[in-house]
Amino acid sequence: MAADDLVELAKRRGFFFGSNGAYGGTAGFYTFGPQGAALKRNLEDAWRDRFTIREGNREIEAPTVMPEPVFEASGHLEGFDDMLVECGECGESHRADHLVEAVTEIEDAEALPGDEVEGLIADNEIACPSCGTPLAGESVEDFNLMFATDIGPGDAQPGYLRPETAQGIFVEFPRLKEYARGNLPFGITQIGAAYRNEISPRGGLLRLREFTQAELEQFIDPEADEPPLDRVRDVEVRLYPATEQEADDGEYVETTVGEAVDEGVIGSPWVGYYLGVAKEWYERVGVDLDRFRFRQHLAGERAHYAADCWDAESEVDGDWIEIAGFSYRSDYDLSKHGEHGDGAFTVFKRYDEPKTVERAAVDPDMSVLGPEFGGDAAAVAEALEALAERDPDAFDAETVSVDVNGETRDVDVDVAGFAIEETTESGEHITPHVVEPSFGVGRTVQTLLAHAYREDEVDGEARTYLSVEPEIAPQDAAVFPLVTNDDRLVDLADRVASDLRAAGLAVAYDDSGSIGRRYRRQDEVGTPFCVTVDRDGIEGDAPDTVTVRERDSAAQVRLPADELAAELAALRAGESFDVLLDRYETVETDVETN
RNA sequence: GCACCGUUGGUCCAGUGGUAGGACAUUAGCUUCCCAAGCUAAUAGCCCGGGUUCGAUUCCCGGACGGUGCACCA
Repeated sequence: MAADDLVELAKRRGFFFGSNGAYGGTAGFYTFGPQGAALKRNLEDAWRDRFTIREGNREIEAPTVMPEPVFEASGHLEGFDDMLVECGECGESHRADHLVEAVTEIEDAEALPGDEVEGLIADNEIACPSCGTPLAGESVEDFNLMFATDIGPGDAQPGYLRPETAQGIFVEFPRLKEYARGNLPFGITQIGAAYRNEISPRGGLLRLREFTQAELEQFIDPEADEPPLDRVRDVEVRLYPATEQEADDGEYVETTVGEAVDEGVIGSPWVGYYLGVAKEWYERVGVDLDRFRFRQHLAGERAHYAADCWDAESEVDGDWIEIAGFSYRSDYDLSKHGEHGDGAFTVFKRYDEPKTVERAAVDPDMSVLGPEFGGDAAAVAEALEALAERDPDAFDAETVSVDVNGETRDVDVDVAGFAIEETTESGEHITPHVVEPSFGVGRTVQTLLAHAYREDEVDGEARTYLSVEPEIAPQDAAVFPLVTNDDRLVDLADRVASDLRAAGLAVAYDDSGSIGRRYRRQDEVGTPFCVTVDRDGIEGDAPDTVTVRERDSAAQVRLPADELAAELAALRAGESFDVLLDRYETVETDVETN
């Protein structure tokens, strides 16, 4: 299939199109039309069902605008901010800060203003690494991939549109852990928009400036928590490990989740677990598994804190695109926010048995130390405390000596209040580790459409259709009167359509043009079932019956109108059309598909 | 951001220094008992700004958007 065909279909049938066309268009922004929005929402619902509901996790919704300090902590402020200088001669772009750092003593050139870096390039006669042309006079461009904004009027505080949804979960961890009643493991999900001011957005939905992410942050105790790996142990996966990517004749490793984890191909059992869950989910929503793989990040590709990282990739138009990332992020995120923020980004981990520890402690009598040592009294007390911990035996004598401010101070042991205390510790504060499956929703939509796109022939006439799963299809069904010159057919079709809608099904009604044309319209947007009211359905042997046509095969069955809603709901939930073919009268249509 | 190419009804294309034509789609009517049928009619377009010109959709410049390559993609 040519990529152009899908783009044309997407525009014509209302899946997605470039935004703000009336104002010339805006690069990097796409609007999902009626069909696309419905499909995307169904996909999100399927994700929510699998990664939130079925995992027993909880979903939150955080703001898209966050204040600057959040991104100082997360590293995005620095990591997303690049200083580029372009060579006027050969056109290569280079990191200006790196060039300056290479030839000067300056270690953090990125923190300098752009014009100062321009000056440094001129003063140090820095030349283009690619072609050797002096870069003096070239302007240093500041690229921050985050959209900046102001929060509030006047002396507003700087804020940014979030470049990933994850931070909205991390920053609220101190509160979210309360809702989990302090127990690990627990998972928080979020589906929402993220923003990156891409230099050069391209490729339709593949690289946008505003896009939708579905993310799960699984918080675990790295020493105690194990994933329920047995649930996915036998799931078959196609892996593309780093070692194979680096080999000259690298090959896929076809294995199971269990084996891959056992053999250490997948480093973290948690990552392995979610790869298995994701594989089954992708199959459920209609990704073609022949055009799907898990690719491990190469060492250089990986963030320094990530122990192991895998991407889910799908093949679209011959290119492999990243549609999800699975990373073991250790305690990086929560530790960073713990350092920068005020809350407690830890949980209290209770020991199996409370530990009784003997500790040497002092309880100095300050009413004696104060008059005796004056301003040094507090320092003496502190020194006594340190000594008790370091060398309890020092308190065996009648007096004990400590050095404070270069002077030796003698204190009566009685005054120091030395004692061996037994204390009970019932646990410790630990920073949870994070396992993060992060899905790109728009890219998954693109994948589903590309993988569902089909061309075949029905009765010798070419047709285009989308073989999307009923759960994901924008519309559950369409209802037609076979012909419109008989009010009885139109009336029954009207009634059937409104009954189905009342039952919660998304139903299109169409009485325009020939029946074949109407089938083709629905085929093109992936409607899985078409309900047609014909004359046999209102008179003769089978009153109040309708026919249901399955999209891919064009096979039809006749069933009572009042059983329709329940059957369509079952089909949407995953029941095979073959069940209906067995249960009801098959309609002979002489229609051939191939 | 750089370079090259492009932008004409909803979609896909043709064409022109004197404001445009087709196909498909859409709408209405006729016809029509199962897969883009037929007939009649209708709706609908030269990306934006500036320049040259009596006159620009057409030529020139700039911009926006799109495609491709480079760069970028924590």
